[in-house]
Amino acid sequence: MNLNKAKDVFRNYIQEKGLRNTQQREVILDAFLSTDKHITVEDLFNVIKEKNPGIGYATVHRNLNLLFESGIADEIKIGNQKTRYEPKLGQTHHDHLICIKCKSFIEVHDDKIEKLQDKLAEANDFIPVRHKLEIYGICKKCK
Amino acid sequence: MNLNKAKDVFRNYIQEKGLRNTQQREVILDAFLSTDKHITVEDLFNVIKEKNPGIGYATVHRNLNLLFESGIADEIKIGNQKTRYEPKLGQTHHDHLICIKCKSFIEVHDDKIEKLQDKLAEANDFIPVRHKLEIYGICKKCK
DNA sequence: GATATAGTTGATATTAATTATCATTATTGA
DNA sequence: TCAATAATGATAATTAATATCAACTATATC
Repeated sequence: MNLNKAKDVFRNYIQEKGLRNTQQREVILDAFLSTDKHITVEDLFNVIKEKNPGIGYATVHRNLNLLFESGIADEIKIGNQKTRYEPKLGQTHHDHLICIKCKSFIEVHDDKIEKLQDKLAEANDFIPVRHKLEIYGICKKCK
Repeated sequence: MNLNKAKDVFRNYIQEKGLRNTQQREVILDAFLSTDKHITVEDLFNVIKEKNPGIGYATVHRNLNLLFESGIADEIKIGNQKTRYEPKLGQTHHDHLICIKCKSFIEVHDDKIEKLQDKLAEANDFIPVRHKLEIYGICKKCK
């Protein structure tokens, strides 16, 4: 999914749910899609605030939820850390290896695992929509 | 791991860390190991309170963390729900299929996935300790 | 057994992220 | 244009988890 595709997906989602396309929503959409990875509500709010001081924290928060619901954002919750969001653009889905010592995390992906997950869900009469795989352990640096 | 083994593991953990074996700790250990699955701090506190009204919420909370750290409890965090704990007794590790409609979840297990996860970690110079796999979707009943 | 050390407890306060509230404003469709 | 209603923004409320701290207690040492 590229940038414009992502915008379309979001706008369609808004329309289909009978919601409205506001200026704030567009600003937040743009800002979010051009951020670096793993941004928190607070991070995004601070970025937006510079050029759009009128937009409130609650609005950013609400719209990040919408971005997630629409499917163009991934939500990353690790432990008790604050929720992070990440645009789903070109890259494939990925999981995380999380270091229990330094709290850093790296992204990984394994097609075989993904396929087995789908099989596992099917075997239980379950329609998989999304998933979260976190492997906790000790990273290279902390060994 | 059976019940007595679990107790040993916990007591050893306590000792090795230079912690102390208190009456409250024993009560909480017993109560936890005899509960049903997926109990919250509040649940366990309420159970304990009946026979041991002197034990405080904070103590139950702290000790559930210890039970988790010692390895005899699994910690289950789903979305924004409160953390649940589960004794790791006879049963093998398992993951969860979580219904996004009715919020129920079922336990599943797949050895192949587990092994691939270990491989994936190794390939990244990462020592896996534990992991969490949650597959979100729609369950049988909610289809 | 007495004593010192330091971990534990229990009641409560604090923290911090998320969500709710609500008056005001803005968008959409008719 | 106008009515209906969603959205916003400031702030309050919620809530789980954690921190605080005086009193207590387990443990090791003498």
